[in-house]
Amino acid sequence: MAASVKDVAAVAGVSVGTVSNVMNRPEKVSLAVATRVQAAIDQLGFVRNDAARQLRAGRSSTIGLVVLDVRNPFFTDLARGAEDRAAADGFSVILGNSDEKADREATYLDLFEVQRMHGVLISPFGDITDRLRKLRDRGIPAVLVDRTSADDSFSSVSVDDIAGGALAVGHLLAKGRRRIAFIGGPLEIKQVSDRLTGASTAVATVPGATLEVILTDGLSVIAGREAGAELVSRDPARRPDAVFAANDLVATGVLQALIMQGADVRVPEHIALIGYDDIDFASAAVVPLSSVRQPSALIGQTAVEILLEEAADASLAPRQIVFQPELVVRESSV
Amino acid sequence: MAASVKDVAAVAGVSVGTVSNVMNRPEKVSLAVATRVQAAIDQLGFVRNDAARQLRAGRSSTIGLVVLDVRNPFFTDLARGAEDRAAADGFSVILGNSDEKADREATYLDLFEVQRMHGVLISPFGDITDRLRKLRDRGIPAVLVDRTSADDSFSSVSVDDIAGGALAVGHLLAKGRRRIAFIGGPLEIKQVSDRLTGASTAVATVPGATLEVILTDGLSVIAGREAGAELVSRDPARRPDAVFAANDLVATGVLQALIMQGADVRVPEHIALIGYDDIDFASAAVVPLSSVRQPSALIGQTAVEILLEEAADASLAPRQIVFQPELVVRESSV
DNA sequence: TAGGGGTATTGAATCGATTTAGCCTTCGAA
DNA sequence: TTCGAAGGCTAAATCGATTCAATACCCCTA
Repeated sequence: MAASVKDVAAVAGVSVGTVSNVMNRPEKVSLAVATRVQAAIDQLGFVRNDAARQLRAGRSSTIGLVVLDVRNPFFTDLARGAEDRAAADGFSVILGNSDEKADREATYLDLFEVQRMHGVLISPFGDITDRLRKLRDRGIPAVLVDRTSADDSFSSVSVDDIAGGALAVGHLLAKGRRRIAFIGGPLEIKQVSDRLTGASTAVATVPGATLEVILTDGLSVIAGREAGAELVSRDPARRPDAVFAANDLVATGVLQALIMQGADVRVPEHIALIGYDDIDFASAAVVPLSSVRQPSALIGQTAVEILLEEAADASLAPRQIVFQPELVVRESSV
Repeated sequence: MAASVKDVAAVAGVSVGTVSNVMNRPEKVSLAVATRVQAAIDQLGFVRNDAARQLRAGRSSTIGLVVLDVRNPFFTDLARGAEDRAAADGFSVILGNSDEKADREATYLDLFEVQRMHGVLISPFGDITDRLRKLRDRGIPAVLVDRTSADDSFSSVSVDDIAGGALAVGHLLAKGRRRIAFIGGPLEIKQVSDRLTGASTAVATVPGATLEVILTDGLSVIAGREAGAELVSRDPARRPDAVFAANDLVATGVLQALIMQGADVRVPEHIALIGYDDIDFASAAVVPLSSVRQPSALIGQTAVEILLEEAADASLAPRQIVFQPELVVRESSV
């Protein structure tokens, strides 16, 4: 049905090898022949069959990316960075959403294995180094994103959440705040505990500054609103003068509670507020929300770069890249 | 490097054809041989090379899905529905995000074409029926999702936005509201104009009910807040008693403006509010937001079903499936 | 004019799984 | 005992692009 190189070769009056050369090594072909072949390609509407190409090449020119949550702008920006970097070298990226489910993650890795992907980028859920090792044995390298490898056996590109926590709280302290509250949880999430660790170290550098930890059982708007409502219900003297929320969803909930009709708390006058992740909603909140932004696209680009190098030379030693987050100051903490 | 059927056959002491039969038509193989082959597969860690399989089969067993915005829960839910339905028949779905950009959309379609996808699901940006026709000529069927085909030359699965608008406003009217305001825009977006059309027809059925149209230049929180602020600034007698926002982002903005500190408007007592799409934030708003939900997963499932049928029989006539949206009543419109 | 050094092109082998035609056994029926 | 059928398996062809050794051709020089 569809035209193949053989058909193109017949129409152009050349051999199939030449058709292939026109497409892949044009410098080896005379101009006259190249134009003749190109004309045949256009005339027949020839489109390469990637399965055949891949079979011969031994592996795909596609990179698989598995993220924990496609709805999260952090990951979509990361994906965009990865796609752009990959496209520059003629590679495609296909996106899988594990949705923090082990079986979905496994399904994607299986798919990537039968497809003989050029490599895999993954923000892992749970411990999958054994699985990734199997992939690597088959010649498919893997790079972790947004998380470091437990034993450094794989390259990773992540962000320093401890520094991010310190950055956020350092900013609040610099604005003169002294009674800081950290709202978030559970601490089993490494990102959360790292951010708290950073917050603690920042507070420790300023004499007289205190850090109150208000744990939530998740990182949702509702959880934030409950914590915020508790603050509102307190004697004003016992309220913190600044809140560092573990992410922007929690911060949004806190903000809702603080400025709801009837609450006599003003942001940032009475309580300064800063979140984490810089999601779209952060700037669209009633009081635009300060936040900590991660260089998502850069993470994706860098991860692809490392992946391509490892795909080209399997003997390279794993590298751990850690980027620094960036402070985004808006009205909520001025 | 990696084991192939040939290696498996050698270890099991059978021919390659038998190995293939064990995997694909186990009923044609004796139990003794099947177990021996399976043992060899396990021992060698054999994993099928999909490129070879695909080359032979003539097409992939993967379905491509291109959506306008992966961050939008509507599309991720749709994707989930599509994946589940496809998996039931042994197909995989790979997800592309066009982000409402024609070049990204085209890139994905090119990729799907060289990969000889089994079929394509797409929420199109702009008019791409010619491009899809080319794909179909190559044996790759396409089904439109969330949008109907201009000339009915392709199957489509969508939601009745006119009915959705009527549903939302009908609900407000049933609650006794009479001065309805529609907030949203631009009307060039078909979904927006359809929802407005539905709203108008609903209002027309109730004597004395009026519909005020407040156009915005986009469907963002900010746009909603500006429109909401304008309502707050009005003489209370001139305010509507209910607002139908074109989507939940706009509704969220309106809500922010109405209940901000200092505003003397209560929701839903003074102004009832309903949005559209039922995004996560809708239920997490300060006042949980009523909304109109689309059967996203069902759309994805149905689209895959139609696609598989068309892939099996290219002569099938295109079908247009239209689902009805569903009302989700929360506090904002009680 | 023969030989040498390029360059352009060809044609066959190759990748790995599937499929089909056909071979060999076995078993039941005539 | 023989024939036929059915079941179980093998061997070879096939899909389409790439690659590489071999060939053809051209131009220049000795």
